Amino acid sequence: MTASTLSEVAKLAGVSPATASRVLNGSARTPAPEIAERVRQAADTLGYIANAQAQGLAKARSGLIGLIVHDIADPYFSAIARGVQAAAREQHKMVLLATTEGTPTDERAAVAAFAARRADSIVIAGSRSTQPGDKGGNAELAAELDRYCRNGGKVGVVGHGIIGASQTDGYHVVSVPNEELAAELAAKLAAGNHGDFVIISGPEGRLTSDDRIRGFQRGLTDAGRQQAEVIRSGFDREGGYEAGLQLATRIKAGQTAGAGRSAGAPGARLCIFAANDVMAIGAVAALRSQGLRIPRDALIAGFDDIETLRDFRPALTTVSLPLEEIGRLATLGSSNEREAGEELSTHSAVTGAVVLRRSTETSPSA
Amino acid sequence: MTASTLSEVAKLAGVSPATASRVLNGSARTPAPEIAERVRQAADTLGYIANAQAQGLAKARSGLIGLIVHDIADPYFSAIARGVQAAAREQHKMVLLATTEGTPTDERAAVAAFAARRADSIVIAGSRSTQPGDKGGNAELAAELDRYCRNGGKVGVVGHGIIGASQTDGYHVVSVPNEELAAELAAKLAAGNHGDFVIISGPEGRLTSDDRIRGFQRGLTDAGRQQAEVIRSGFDREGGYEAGLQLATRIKAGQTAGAGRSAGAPGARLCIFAANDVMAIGAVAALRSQGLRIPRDALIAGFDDIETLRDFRPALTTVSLPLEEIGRLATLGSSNEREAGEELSTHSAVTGAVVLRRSTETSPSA
DNA sequence: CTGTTAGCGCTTTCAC
DNA sequence: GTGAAAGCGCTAACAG
Repeated sequence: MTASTLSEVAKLAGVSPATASRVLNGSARTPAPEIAERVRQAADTLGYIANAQAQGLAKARSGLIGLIVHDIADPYFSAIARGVQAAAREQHKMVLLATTEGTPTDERAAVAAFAARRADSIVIAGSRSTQPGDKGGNAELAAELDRYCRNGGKVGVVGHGIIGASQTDGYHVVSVPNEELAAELAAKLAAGNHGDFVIISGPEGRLTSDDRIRGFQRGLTDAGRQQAEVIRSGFDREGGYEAGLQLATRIKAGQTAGAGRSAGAPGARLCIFAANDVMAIGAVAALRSQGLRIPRDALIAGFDDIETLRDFRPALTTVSLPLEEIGRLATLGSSNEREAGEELSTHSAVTGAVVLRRSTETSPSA
Repeated sequence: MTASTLSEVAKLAGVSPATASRVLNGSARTPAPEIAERVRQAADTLGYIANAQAQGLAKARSGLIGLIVHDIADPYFSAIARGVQAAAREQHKMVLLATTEGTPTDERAAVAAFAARRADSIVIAGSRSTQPGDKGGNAELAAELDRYCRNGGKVGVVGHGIIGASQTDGYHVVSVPNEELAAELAAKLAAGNHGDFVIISGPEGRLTSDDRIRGFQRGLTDAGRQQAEVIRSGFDREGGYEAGLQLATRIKAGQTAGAGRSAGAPGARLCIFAANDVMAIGAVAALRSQGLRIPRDALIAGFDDIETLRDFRPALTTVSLPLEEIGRLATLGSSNEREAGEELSTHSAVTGAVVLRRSTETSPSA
């Protein structure tokens, strides 16, 4: 038993498939009301559901939006995904999901798959990487995306433009002021505490991570402070944990070796900047496992302001980003549902805000 | 400029479209190696990408798996989504995402949309509801799903079977022993503490929530304890927060009115069972906002063991569920990629485990 | 092993 | 306003 087709509906209603099509799916010409009703009735009794594949083939559009993330279970990406989903819904489109773990090769494959499905647009979240090993992959990704755009596709990118994209046409990038915000965070942190800073971040080449590092360092410099040491590990909870373990031994050594453990003396604590919230949480867990406490023994700040983590204690100082909005903008910006004449914008920007919380408080208590 | 087609490739290679199709996309018959190479070459220089819509139309299969969740940003669902995604990937399929906020009407629409796209299978996560207002919606959802199955679709359901499904054919349900696990949790909690129990849960009719309540109450009864009062609110963080606020005033009243505030006396504390982890987190936040501390002033347990929440302090007693695996099973179970003869299984089961952590510890400290 | 011939289900000029 | 016909890009018999 197979689903009923348009012609079956047409036959039942005693009209031509063309007419049936016109009433069931939007068209410039609207058939006579009386005919229309008859068709609708027929469609209803047959339980007709249009075959989107056939429609897509005929119209050369699919109503699909492809979304590429590293990991859908990562709260950063799932928040963006929610925004994309919401925007897609408004446009009566559906979202196709691909996860890539951040490897350019997989991203290229995802783009190709979306192109094969004739996705109307592609949203690519998650920073691209410039690690040496990814060079070839990045080039291929860029080539694939360029080709997709040349064939009429639109792509929305969050964070950075595509490395090596040979054109700007078809791209819409939602830029996130990672660097500026990180600088601002550094400034505020420097104002409130006298200890050293250390940065724990993702691997070198991870653009988002690198931007945040750069901004933070700049903020430090502007505040007349020394550059922070950078510890590289994974850009996720595990990476934060590992880095946290390293720091724990160091902190403990410093506490016993230094000017005596002055638990009450404010200002002497190490301040850790984790390049994102999940890393920060991992680091806190590691420190805690070594008997260290925040903010008593060290201060820590993250980035992103992940919603699920807001109830975490000590409350995490971080930079709040409108993740859902970012997803929306990337989707809307890469939509071809524009008014005629209205040019497809090539950029949109969001802004974030530094939020100081307990995890970087230097006063004894709240 | 439009993407190149199979016949263009064929022409360039000097063969028929049929042959080109055979080499480019799998087929039983394999053309001569020499010809094959020529075709591949042509495809390559043209940058040919098969049109999946056309393939789908011709083959009557789309290579798409539809996934329905309440909210992709909810960690419970995103964990399941990751499993679905992983399974889809293994089968070289893509996942189509739909979010519904749990309303049967939206779910019905999502199923119809998936059917229109000729999704090979649909995975529906998130408990259905039996609330009176949803009755009509549920019936329509069931009808839509039944129709989808009749047309050859497979559906994987996590948790419960579809309410009102008129057939079992095509459905695969991954059952989660919510009731049993909740009972087990209650038993363990009852063994370790003498205070009263209270349950905070989602609205009546939310199947998953109701199962957990029922199980918990049974566990209490089996342990010779009184039934717990049930406070209904949203099945999310906000719901937990609201319920927590209510409880806070009650707890504080009890502390001053009762046998004096015996902060150190174990066993007298109220034990809260939140029907899921996010609710529990919300409740903890509410209690904290009222100056109450866990486990000093009250004990609390959740359900799900959400990964992102594992670093939360006090560590949350909960029931660990293999969310990702659940997503996998629902996907695989509803896959039609089975060996011939191998029957499509109609059920699969997962198991969880009670994990006791700090949030329900009655001893003064760890 | 390869090419020819029909569609898959729908949209869309183009006549009527 | 409505129908007829062609075609979107590909696959699947069926012949050769």
